[in-house]
Amino acid sequence: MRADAKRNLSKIVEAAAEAIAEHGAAVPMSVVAARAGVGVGTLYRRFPDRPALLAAIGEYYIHHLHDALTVSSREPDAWQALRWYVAWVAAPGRSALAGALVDVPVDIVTSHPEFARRRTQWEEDLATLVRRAQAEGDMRADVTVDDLIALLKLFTCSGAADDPVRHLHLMLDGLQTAAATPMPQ
Amino acid sequence: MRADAKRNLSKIVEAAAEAIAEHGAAVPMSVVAARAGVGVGTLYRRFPDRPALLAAIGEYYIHHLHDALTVSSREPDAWQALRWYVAWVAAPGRSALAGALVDVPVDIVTSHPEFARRRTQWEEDLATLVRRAQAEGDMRADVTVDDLIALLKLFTCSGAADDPVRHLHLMLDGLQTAAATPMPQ
DNA sequence: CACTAAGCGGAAGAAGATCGTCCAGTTCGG
DNA sequence: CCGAACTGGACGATCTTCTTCCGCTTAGTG
Repeated sequence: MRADAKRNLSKIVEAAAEAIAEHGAAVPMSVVAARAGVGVGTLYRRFPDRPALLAAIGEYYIHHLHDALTVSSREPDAWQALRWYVAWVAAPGRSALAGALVDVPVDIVTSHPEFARRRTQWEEDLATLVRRAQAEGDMRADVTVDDLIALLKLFTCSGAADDPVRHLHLMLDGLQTAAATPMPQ
Repeated sequence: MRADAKRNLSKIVEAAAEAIAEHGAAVPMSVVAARAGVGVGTLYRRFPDRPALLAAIGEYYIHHLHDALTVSSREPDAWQALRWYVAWVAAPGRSALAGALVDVPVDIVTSHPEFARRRTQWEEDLATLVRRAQAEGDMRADVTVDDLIALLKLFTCSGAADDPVRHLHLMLDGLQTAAATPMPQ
């Protein structure tokens, strides 16, 4: 592979992640190409179609998500760790990327076992952190890791909130032990 | 206006509200027509274009939103009233409609003063209810009506949550006085 | 009942967006 | 310096939705 081709490839991966984070997984290929500073032809030579691009970005960036979780899990206070991690994931410019990784189509997942393995590991580690926070008495016991992921996904739809960080923390407050209120009905 | 035409008009209004609630304000006109059981020609005869349809639905349905608020405001406990009302607004099949009403384009609003008046009144009444809940000590004082609306809007993006009612209540718990946690940084 | 005008449905063409291909021209690297 | 590798972006295909139009249907009147 020629040096310039290699350079363009990494520019494309970078740009695709940014573009997906900004516009969601359905971002036009031409936007990705423009952002990378290459023509669409170059983009299509590396990734024959959109699924191939999504799969590549997914494999590449699920690491980031998982690594950050591993780092924040070292914090002794599990609730603080969770709070920090959730804020990190839902930060502007990252939430849509994370959402896209969670929602990668099934056919792509099945054809990329390494991606599937990493993502499962990520979900399990997040569940472990949730259980720790609950065991330490800071997080209400009636909330599951699925609730957490569902609430996080709310923040991935663009244009929803002016101040996502503020609203994210308001939401997190609802998951604390002190906040527990019986569900009506 | 002929009797059958009148019948079709109300079927269209009904269907449009449902379709917008389900698919958002950008729902194809053909979907609205199909749902109403009429041809697209009939739809376009009543409403020359999409803005006309949105404006009509907006004028018609902002009443519902406001009336329900008026009713629930009679509840002596403001926090309970708010909780009830928010759950009502965000119920499946209604949240997207409410979101669409909040997000009606500016040009439509300016050309429909009656709609604008009603919507402003709705926002003011909601703010009053929030202030009451805060005065009664049930709702944290650092939350504004804009926060509430922003959080509600999160639920309007389709497919976000499997169990919106559950997640809505988790979120509401974060707005209680007991839940207040200092924002980081 | 018969007639007419209002109303109807949906085919069809316009408009816009994105996809994915292709090739003439450029650049790398031996 | 040469050829193979690579590039950009114009272009035709395809898909989606909008909107118009017109031949047929039907309500409602006399």
